[in-house]
Amino acid sequence: MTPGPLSDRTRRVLACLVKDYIDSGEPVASAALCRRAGLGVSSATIRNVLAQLEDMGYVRQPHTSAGRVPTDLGYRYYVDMLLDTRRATRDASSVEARLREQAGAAPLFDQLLSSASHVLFEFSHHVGFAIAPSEQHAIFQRIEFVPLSGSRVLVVTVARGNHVSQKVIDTGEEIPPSALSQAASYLNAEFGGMPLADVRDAVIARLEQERTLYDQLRAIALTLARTTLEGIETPASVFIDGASSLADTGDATPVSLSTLRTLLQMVEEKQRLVRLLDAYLEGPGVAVVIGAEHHDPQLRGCSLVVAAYGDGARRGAVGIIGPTRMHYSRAISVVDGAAVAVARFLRDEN
Amino acid sequence: MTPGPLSDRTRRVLACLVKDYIDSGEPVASAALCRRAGLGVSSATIRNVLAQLEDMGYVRQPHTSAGRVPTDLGYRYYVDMLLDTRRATRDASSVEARLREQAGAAPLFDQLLSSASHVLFEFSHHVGFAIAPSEQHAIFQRIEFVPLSGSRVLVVTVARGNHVSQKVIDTGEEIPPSALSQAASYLNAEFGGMPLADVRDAVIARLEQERTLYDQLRAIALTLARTTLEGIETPASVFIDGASSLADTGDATPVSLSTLRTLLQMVEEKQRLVRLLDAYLEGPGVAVVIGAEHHDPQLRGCSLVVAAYGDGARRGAVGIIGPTRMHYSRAISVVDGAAVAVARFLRDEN
DNA sequence: GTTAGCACTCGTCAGGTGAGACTGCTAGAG
DNA sequence: CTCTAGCAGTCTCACCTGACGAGTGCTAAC
Repeated sequence: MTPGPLSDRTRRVLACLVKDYIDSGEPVASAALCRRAGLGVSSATIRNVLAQLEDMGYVRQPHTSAGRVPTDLGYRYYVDMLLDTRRATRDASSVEARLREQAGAAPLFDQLLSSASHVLFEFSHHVGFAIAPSEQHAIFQRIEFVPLSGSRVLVVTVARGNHVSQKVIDTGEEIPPSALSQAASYLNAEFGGMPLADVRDAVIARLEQERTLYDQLRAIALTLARTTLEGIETPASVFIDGASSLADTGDATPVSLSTLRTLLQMVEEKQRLVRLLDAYLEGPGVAVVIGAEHHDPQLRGCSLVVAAYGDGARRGAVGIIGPTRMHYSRAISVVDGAAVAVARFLRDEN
Repeated sequence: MTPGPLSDRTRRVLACLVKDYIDSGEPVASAALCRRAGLGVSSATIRNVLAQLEDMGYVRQPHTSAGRVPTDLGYRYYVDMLLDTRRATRDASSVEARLREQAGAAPLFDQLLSSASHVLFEFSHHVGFAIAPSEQHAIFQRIEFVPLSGSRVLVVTVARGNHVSQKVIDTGEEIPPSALSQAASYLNAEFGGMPLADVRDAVIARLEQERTLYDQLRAIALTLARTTLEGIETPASVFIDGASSLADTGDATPVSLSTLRTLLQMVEEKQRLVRLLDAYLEGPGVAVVIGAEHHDPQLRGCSLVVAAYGDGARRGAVGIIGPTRMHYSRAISVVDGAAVAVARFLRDEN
């Protein structure tokens, strides 16, 4: 019951048990630990230690005469230990190399994130994802209007870091191409270099200020810009790869069918993932959410390893989702590596 | 053994059996058919009929003292029957209404297809998909160049039917924005209204013809156009929705885990789906591929209902994928409805 | 505090049994 | 010649059983 500090031996037994279980997927017996753990004590002593650990809630027995299996709390202890030791030894290099290879020399930001999710999947064999920062704080570089049929216009916005986004708006009346391109030039000259949210506010302010706009061109440009920037808070694009790993039939079903369903739904309705992460992403570095620690009861039974990249208001996230029984050590270093690589890319591009 | 024409009674028994099995998912007994089929004969007679049907390969018994289950051949017979009767009674209206509601009044082509896959999923509760026609035959309407950082340029191409596609190219040297927009104007004026493949050929021809281009602007424009149109054969965008339905735990596992994996992989590596369909899509109307009729052995155990839309060279497809035990009648009318709706949209937009 | 040894518990597996579900067959009726 | 009633046969499923083995908890001795 007492969650007090564990003795060194107890810690080592727990760590070894978790590691063994992650590798084998089968309850770990005291005899096996005795052999593997390398501290010179007999299985009987280990059994006493295990009984303690069970009292404290770190391990449990599937049934009376089975070995021990880590609980979520046990995983948590193990992971915290890892996070402490790992902090120094980042081996991001191979992840970063693969990411550069995958994404090409100078990709669009979306391509980079898509590649990141793919690389995370490749390295971890679990579902990998990458989430873009909210567009609000992106630095406006350029806008372009492409006329479509009727009164519709395709708006292409480019922000720093090759962050391209597009949107279709309906202008109500047909605007000649020449007017569109002049409007674009005006906006590019006027607002280039500002954060998108500020551009939006500035546009609205000007429209308010000068009720009657004598300059027809400026009126068109500002109105177009306002419509374009209206929905700027909402999206945050999400990239996911490796959903097929959920059906991996390695040994037994790694996650329950209902959990699988929830995850697949998340793959489709990507914004759910964003909402999920908002709750967990605070500090820097890698965060791990294990099994029952999830708020959503459907997600107990799977773990989330996630790291934020970028700074201040312009933060995104990369990570992986897999069964609670995953190779945390590898997962953590891979996710960490990916976050560092994406952050570096952002810095270099600016 | 003889696949000869079935007697009216035999047909009705088979149809009733398939329908019952699709509804219940359990082997159908002679007594149940006797009750449901409504032809005034006893279960013993039904049993004789069933023995015949089994000889001919339309049904089988999971084990000696179980009811009958349709084979793929049985489903095939049932579906062919449906296709015959259904041809007249298209009730596309509700599908089309939902599609218009979902996609909005005048969507981009991609949005339309994305909505179509979603609506197919909604109506059938199976995986819905929509595939765009190859870009080659799209009618070129407009091109626009947006400068990115360094020597990279974002190219936005608009084809008829609000078919927008984009691509990043590296020009090697930085080109000033004004030159880019002039190049775009030149290309728009010169090639508007031609099929993209023809535009590509024309561009290449001109570059060949006039080795030394005195007009700097034309040189830039043509070179940009060539690079842009290089990879025009490859893509064919694919939209898929409802993968989570694969994990539906309605009754037992509807598809095997390995089939599920194959399908999930197909969801990720979408081009596989395109290759799959190329083999089946020939005539007009709805095509159904059932279980073992698939070439890919991994896909036995699931069925594909698909219909082409559009005409001639400019054909795409919509459809659904689900377990062999699916509501074919509904599936067929829904897929048919979606194909008709998408085709109508294409026609209206042109 | 540690260890050896032993009794005990519990899940798993193979084998066996009874009930229930349907069929195939056969003999007889229409 | 077609249909039907009835019955024996066969198979699955659920349940129980006992032997086995894995692994523990406990205790007494070091």
